[in-house]
Amino acid sequence: MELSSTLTLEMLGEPFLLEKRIELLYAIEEHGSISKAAKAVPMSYKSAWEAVDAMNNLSEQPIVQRETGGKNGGGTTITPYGLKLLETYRVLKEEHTRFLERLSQVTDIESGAFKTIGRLAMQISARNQIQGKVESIESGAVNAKVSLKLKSGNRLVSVITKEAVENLGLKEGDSATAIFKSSTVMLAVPGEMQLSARNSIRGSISHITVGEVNAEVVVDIGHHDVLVAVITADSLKTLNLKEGSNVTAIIKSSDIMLGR
Amino acid sequence: MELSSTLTLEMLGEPFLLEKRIELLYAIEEHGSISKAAKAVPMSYKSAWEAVDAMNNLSEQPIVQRETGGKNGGGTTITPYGLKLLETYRVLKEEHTRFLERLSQVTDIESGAFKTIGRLAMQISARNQIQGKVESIESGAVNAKVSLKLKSGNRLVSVITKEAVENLGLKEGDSATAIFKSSTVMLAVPGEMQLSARNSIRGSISHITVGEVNAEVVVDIGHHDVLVAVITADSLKTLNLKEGSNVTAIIKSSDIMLGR
DNA sequence: TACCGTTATATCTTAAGGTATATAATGCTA
DNA sequence: TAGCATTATATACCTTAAGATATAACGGTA
Repeated sequence: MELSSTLTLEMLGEPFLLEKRIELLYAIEEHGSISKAAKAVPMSYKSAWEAVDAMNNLSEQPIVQRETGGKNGGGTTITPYGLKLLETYRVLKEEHTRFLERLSQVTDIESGAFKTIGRLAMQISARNQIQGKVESIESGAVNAKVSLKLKSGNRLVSVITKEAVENLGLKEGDSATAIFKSSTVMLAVPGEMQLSARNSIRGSISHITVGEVNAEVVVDIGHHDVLVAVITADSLKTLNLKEGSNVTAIIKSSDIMLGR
Repeated sequence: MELSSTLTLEMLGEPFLLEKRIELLYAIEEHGSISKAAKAVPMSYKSAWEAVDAMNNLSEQPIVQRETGGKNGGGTTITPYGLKLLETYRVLKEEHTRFLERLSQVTDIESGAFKTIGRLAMQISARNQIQGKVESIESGAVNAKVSLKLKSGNRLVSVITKEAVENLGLKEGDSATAIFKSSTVMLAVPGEMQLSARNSIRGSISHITVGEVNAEVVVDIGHHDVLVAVITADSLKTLNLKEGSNVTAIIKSSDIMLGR
């Protein structure tokens, strides 16, 4: 038994962007004409034309621009607004697909019971959510040490219970997300003493927001990976941190949760 | 612009359980006959019958039992297996609906950009995920103190950054989930000294799993809410904890993340 | 055996969608 | 400027699938 689902954007209760229409729009973008696009999808010219017409009528701004006659007899192009909508749909669809995959993995479809605790669709308050690939898993008696390789090349080691690893079904090579609160990130300037904490990642400060007591420091660790640390305003002074400074971010491995 | 989506279970590539059919099945359960159910939904008798037939043919075990002729002219009842499937669908549907709500909340539909960091569909390694209602939010300069009232009546206070509160769009009265690692839960026996930690919840131990170094203790705090703590096997002995013992679970408010 | 309420099946109706083809628009070319 | 080429636009007709309605089959009851 398998799960399947469609995703459609509605406008005033009318279906507006659905799977088939998206396909059509992409084909129009590629071929520059409704008739060619209809052939490519494939669908009848009539339905293609009606779909395009319906979309243009429902939308505030036109999605496609149609020209009849002219150089090559005319043609149809997608407006920038239309392209933006396509991108929106793509993003939503991707997230939706991910959700369905996860949902069917997590559900025992015969009984309807969730194999996992907790909800699936959740936003989490933690500012630091960094994706990586599972490099190794060392299982102890109760805990497991999971090493995550980030796309920036850095490694993050997380210690979670063995049971959690099983619950998530984590294997080497899987992609997973390291999750930790910004208040668990400590900052040090290079050249200081060694710490017992396993995770120390070098980067440069890209932004600092100073409050009365605490300061929020954004550390760029390369390849668009970013860490956020909240430290006391005092420490900020003591360490003499400024935007552009090189720092080492330190996170205790037991402070890192994993998600997938 | 609105998001909408259907959820259908497929069997061998064929649509098997879809929205309409689920409705029909519930109506059959209520009325005990296909014809009455068809009227109630409403749909034509033919499509109702065909739907039932298709489902029975696709399924390994029959979903409905049909009797023609007899006492009241016959009738149709749903088998226990069918009822289980209905329950499965209900659970999946609920999760799916939640996801869509969250997705449309979180997406700026004009630009397709996510207003939030991180994925939406994620399982998290943390064993402790407890739902509650936001009772109060006290915003400081950088951090915010969010008080969550659990259905067991207990309160959990979480300290997260003000920005995270805004990101989640948390307001008083919202339901939210407290998330924390089992290793951040400390246990104490009643009558000990006061601690600075804001969160202390009384409960009784419902299960203990002892490892070589660590032990996992499951604490029932009432109303089906459960906490999991991982403590050292030594502490277990020192505190003389057994199944059934009354304990106080202590969690630092800064160790609690929030999700919604 | 006549009757009843139901499942099961057959026949008819309707609406949606597809195919095909005609028409309109426009720049290009001779 | 008169076709010409090419595409959008519109319409007529056909096909098919879904839906509605009518009818048969069934098995118990009175």
